Amino acid sequence: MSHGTSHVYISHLKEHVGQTVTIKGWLYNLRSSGKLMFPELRDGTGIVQGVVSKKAVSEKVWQDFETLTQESSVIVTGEVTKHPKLENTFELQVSDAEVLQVAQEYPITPKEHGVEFLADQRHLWLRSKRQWAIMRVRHELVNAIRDFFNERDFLLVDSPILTPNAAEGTSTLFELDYFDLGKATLTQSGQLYGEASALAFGKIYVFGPTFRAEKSKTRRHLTEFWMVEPEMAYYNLEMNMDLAEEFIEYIVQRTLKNRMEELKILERDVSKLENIKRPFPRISYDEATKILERKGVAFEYGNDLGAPDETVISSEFDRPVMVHRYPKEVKAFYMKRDPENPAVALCVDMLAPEGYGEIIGGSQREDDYEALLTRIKENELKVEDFAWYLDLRKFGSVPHAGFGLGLERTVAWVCGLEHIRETAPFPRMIHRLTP
RNA sequence: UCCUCGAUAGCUCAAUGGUAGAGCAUUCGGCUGUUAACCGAAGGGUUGUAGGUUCGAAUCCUACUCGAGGAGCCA
Repeated sequence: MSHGTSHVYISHLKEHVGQTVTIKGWLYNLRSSGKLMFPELRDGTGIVQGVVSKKAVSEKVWQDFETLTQESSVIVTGEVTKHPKLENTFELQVSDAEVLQVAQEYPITPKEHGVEFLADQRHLWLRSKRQWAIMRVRHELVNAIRDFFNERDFLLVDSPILTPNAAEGTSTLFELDYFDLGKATLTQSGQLYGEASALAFGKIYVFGPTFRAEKSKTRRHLTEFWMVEPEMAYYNLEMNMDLAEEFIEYIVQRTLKNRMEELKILERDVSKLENIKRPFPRISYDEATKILERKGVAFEYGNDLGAPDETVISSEFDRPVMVHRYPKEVKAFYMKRDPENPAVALCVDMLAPEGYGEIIGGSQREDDYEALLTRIKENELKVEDFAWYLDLRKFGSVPHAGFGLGLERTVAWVCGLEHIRETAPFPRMIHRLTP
């Protein structure tokens, strides 16, 4: 190895033009042309094209590059130069190289692959440029989510992942044995704990993994996904919707500001994201059903909106649309009913544009002890399981509201992905537990 | 759980009843500015499994296995 050169990450190369630096990484691809070779090197922070000229390197270095296979690990030294043809692109004029390992035949070739094969190779697929871009957008969204709430005096509260076998009743949960206390389940939502925390700390957010054992096989579903769930004391439904739209505007605009390179790699039409500015349209369930009627969609009033219905409604708008006040029958027991129309719940779903479906579900919560008790009984839930939750309505009950945002659905929408499976580094789906 | 579709080389696909092919990957050769580089050559197959129809099946029929994405459920 050369001495006197410093290790630099590829993302910082442009600060070292004219200097000789060392890159520690892997061979992403190799093109050659007689006495010239063009190795593409990646180090996790980016990709740079190296230039190896036979007359500029030792015979050993030349032969090393001739035998390098895709994804071989290699430390390369050379001078950083501007690309002779491309603007704002830099190259490494290779002078020396140290091969750590010549990789075995790499299964992921530069050509197309099927989704099942790539899913099997997820541990290697993550090395590709496209996955690099997606994971960096995900990272930006996670940071934007935390910053949004932290800047607004919300307290992060981590809800338990192991929960008693009670919950909301409807969805199918993952169950496991919990010592001598019977069955436990993996959490499907931190909301109930979020409510307790909001009454303790004012404004809080829960941000962690959630689990659904539903046998869903669609491009919008994972069995394990991350959800952020803000919960605010002294908030009503309108304040909840105000916060939700400010939140979505913030995280989308910040991703546009910081991750343009990644969105470009993903060939995302960013003009669709630039539209994501307040105010978002707000329509009631009744108005939503009128849109369906006008569009000639067969729909029975009183039913929940199905995924195809949501797509029709969201395609009417160029930004997310908030649909509020659904019939109480299709919504959860803990949602407060509208005092002006007790047939509907004070709830809101936010539908992402471009057919990405529901990214937010939220509501104002039932804060009256008697009303909540009645609701629990009506839903044939065990009152003793909800004793602590009912306590919140006995000791200083206040109006409060919150919502949940699915991280992976949001990443899929912002990145413009066909399938949610690419948004998680190691996605869990009904037919996939490995790698 | 239901509906629809699919399974051929390591990978992506072609072959629609008559000798299983191509591109990528791999190996070898060529090329001094390449951009999923290109050009030439080689190796690589129990066509998901089991049975049936037929002179003859990757192809038609039946069952099974595995998978895909849509419904339901939801974020």
